[in-house]
Amino acid sequence: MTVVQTDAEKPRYHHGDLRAALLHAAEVELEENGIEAFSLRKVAKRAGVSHAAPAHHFGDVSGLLTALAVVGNRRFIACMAEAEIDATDAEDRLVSAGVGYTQFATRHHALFRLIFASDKVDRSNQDLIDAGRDAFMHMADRVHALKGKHPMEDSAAMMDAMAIWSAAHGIADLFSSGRMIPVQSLDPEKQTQAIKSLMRRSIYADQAQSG
Amino acid sequence: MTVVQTDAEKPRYHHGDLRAALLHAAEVELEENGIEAFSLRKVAKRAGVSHAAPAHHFGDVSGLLTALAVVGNRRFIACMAEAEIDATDAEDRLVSAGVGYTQFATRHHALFRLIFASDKVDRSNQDLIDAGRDAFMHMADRVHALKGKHPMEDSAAMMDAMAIWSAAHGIADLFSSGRMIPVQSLDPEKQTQAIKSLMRRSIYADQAQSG
DNA sequence: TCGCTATCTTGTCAGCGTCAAGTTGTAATT
DNA sequence: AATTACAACTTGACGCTGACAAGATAGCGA
Repeated sequence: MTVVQTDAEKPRYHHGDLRAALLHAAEVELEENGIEAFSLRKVAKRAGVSHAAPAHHFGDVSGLLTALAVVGNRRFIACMAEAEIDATDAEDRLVSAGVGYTQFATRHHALFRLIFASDKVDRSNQDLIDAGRDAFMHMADRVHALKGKHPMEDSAAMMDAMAIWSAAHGIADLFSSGRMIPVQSLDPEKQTQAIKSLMRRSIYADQAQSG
Repeated sequence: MTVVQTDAEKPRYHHGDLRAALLHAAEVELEENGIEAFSLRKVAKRAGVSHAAPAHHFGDVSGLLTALAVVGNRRFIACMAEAEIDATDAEDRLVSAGVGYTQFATRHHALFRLIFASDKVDRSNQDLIDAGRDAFMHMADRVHALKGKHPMEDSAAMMDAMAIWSAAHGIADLFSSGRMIPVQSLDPEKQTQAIKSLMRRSIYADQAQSG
């Protein structure tokens, strides 16, 4: 007969699910301290294990951060999807994806930088490559729905996707690092409208272009 | 009567222009090792001084990197200006500025990340704020020349500037981190054409927009 | 010529990532 | 039920890091 007890009750030599606990602790540490003050030992301390425990599950700091970037990418996609739920048509869905892109960059800024601008993650990791492609595919599918052609099958649609992705990424990066002052000085409601307006430009830009 | 001798001939206790030498060494270190492997002690060793010498001129690592970000911003502006020299009209000048933006991000990737995505620089530093504004003003002036209204004096022109800046920044960031595969698989000549095409979209996007 | 002070060195500290070796728990085998 | 093998985790050590304190040096004004 076993006694019911939560995992956190008494520290055990074998944690049970240390890998997940370390990933969670790492994410909290990342959000609190930023990527450049990130430390394996602080993560271990937060998870209540010895300083060398993470090595067993992730090898080194790059392994942990790479794994975190993979789950971060999933959260990123979910953030775009959540922003789209009230969208009424294909255009609105793509515009809202850009808003979600920016929201993720702003609310999870360290994670955003980890995914897009950190040397500490292993870019050759297959899981990370797949996760990054999933994120791109999310936008590509929205472009497909709007333009009728899928970027992966039509080069013009791919250029559309590149333009829209670049715009969304630029907006997200500049906004989340506090550089888009003329927009960020507006009240929240108008900020979203401004971001949507910027996104719409990138979507229909091909119609205005001469060559 | 003083004897002519180069600075590098014999090591002296007082360097003469250690501040500049450290900045140069820091830039080389940054380009070689990336921002996250950057080390004050390696910079000092490269400049041929003791490990604590940089502290006197820059305080701490943040001080050195902030100063480096300031000179990097000047180089950034110069890179845009250089890309514009063959431009024939206002449109071409703005498009070429975007190309220069991307070239800087690609050729000086660590410096680009230092300027736009590093926690290690002091964002409240006035010199850095001024340098960042100079870089924005460079693009804003090009927008003024093309649209007839200056972003700082006209809110519609400011939205134009935001859209164009976001596009340029997004292109530069994605391209320089190797993420814009459909473009980067082209030969160099066509890469530039593709970037110009993406830039032109952002410039004339306002004409296509409904609301 | 004599200090004064900015400049640079040396020494030290705690924190860091990583490796090696030891300890503990678990599960499979007999 | 005892043994064995292995996975999970700890402990200790190493060199490297940024920062600080204290000492050495040199240029410069009085």
